[in-house]
Amino acid sequence: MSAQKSAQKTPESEAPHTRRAELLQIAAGLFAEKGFKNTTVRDIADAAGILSGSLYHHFDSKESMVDEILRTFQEELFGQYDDILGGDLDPRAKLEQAVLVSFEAIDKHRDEVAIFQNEAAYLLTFDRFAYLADRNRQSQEVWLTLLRTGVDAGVLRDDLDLELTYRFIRDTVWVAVSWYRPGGRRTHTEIARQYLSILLEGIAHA
Amino acid sequence: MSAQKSAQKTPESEAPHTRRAELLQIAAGLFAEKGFKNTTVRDIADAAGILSGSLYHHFDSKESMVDEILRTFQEELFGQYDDILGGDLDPRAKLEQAVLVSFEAIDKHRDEVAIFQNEAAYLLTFDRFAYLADRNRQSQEVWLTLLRTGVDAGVLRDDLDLELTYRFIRDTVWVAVSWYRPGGRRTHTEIARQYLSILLEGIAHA
DNA sequence: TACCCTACCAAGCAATTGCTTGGTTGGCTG
DNA sequence: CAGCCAACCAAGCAATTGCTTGGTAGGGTA
Repeated sequence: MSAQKSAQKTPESEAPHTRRAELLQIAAGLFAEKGFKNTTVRDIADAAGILSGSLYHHFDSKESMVDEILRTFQEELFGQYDDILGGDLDPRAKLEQAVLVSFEAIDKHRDEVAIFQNEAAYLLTFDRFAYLADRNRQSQEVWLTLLRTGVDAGVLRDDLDLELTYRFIRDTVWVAVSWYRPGGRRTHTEIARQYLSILLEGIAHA
Repeated sequence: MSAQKSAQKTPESEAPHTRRAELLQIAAGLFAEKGFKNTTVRDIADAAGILSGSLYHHFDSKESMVDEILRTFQEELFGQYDDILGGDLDPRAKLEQAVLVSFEAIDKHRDEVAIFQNEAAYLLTFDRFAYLADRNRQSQEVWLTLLRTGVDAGVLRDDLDLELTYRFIRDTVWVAVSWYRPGGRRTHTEIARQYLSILLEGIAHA
C-alpha cells in the first residue's frame, strides 16, 4: 500500500537494479514468448519464485507491467532515430544507420521488440495504450523522411511507392525478431549488413 | 451425438456450403483478428447469432475448428507451390510466380494466412498441430529450391546467404497480411510486383 | 401418422483468470 | 531495543473460460 506508492514513484528514472526491475524482465520474457493475454500473473510469479498475489506489491496491474516495459524501450529507440535524423551523415548512411540501430534493438531488447510487434494491436484496444498508435505514426515519419531524403539526393530509385517501400523495410527489419537469437551463427550486425545489401542492391544478378 | 458424427464425416471433401462452413468462416475471421486463444467460443457463437453450446453440435472443440481451417488452406497453398516447382517456367519466372501466388493467398485467404502467421507458434505447443512444423519445413524447402535454381542459372547473386535470403522473402511476403486490405488503393498484384521489383533490383539508384 | 435428423436453446459445471485482503518475516535505522 | 518497511504468503472472490447435458422446433421422408 504505502510500499506500493513509493515503489511506483521510480517507474523509469535511473534504473535501480531492484526486485521490481527484475520482475519486469521476467514478465517481458513471458509476454514476448507467449503473448500478453496468454501470460497469467501466476506464470510470472512462478517464474519469479513467488506467489501471484505478491506481484501486486510491486505493480498495480498486469497492464501496468507491459506499459512500463514498452514506454522505457520506445523512449530509447526513438531517441536513437532522432539522433540519426538530426545527425550529419549523408542520406544513404543515415538509412543504413537506422537499419543497424534497429537490428541492434532486436539484439539488445528482444523481448521488448517482440512485445511491441505482436501485442500492439491488442493493447491498442485499451485507451491506456493509445500512445502506441502515436509511436507507429512516428515510426512511419522517420522512415519516410529517410527515404524521401534519399530519393531527393538521387541515391534511391525515384520510381517506387514510398509508403509501400516503408512498409517493406519496417516489416523485414522487425520480423527478424521472430527468428533471430543472440549468440547464433551470425551477429546482428552481419545480418543487418546482408539485409541492407538485399534492400539496396536486390537479389538479382547485376 | 449421431448428428455430430455424420457432420464430422465431411471435414474437407467437396465443400458443401453448409452452416458448418459458414461457422468456420466466422471463426476464422475472429481468430485472425483477435488470436486463437483470445477468441472465446462465446465470441464465435455471438457472431453467428447462436449460443456457444450450439457450436458443439458442429465441432467437437475450438481446437478442431482452427485445425480444419488451417489444413484446408495449406493443402491449397502448397499444392500451388508444387505446381510451380514442377512447371517449366525459367528460374526467375518461377520465383516471381511463387511471390505472386503468395500475395494472391493473402488476398483470397486473409484470415487463414493471418492465423498461420500469428498462431502457429502457440498451436505448435499442442501435439495435435505438429504438422504445422512440417509445413514450415516444406516452405523453406520450396523457397530454397527456387533460390538455388536461380543462383545456379546465374540470374541471382551468388554472394548471398541463401537461408537469410529465404527468411527475408518469407517475412516480407507474409507480413503484408497485417496491413493489406482487399479493395484498397492497390491490388494484390500491384503490391506483389512492387515487392518483386524491390527484392530483385533493390531500392538504390542504379 | 410415425419417425428421423439438423440445428439449435437453456442451464450449468469445473477450471482458470486478474486481483484483493489481512497478515508475517527479516533486515535496516534511529 | 523499538519501529519501520520492502517483500512476500495464504486464502479466497468474482468473472470468464471451454465444454456438457438434456431437451426442443421444424422440415423432410416412409
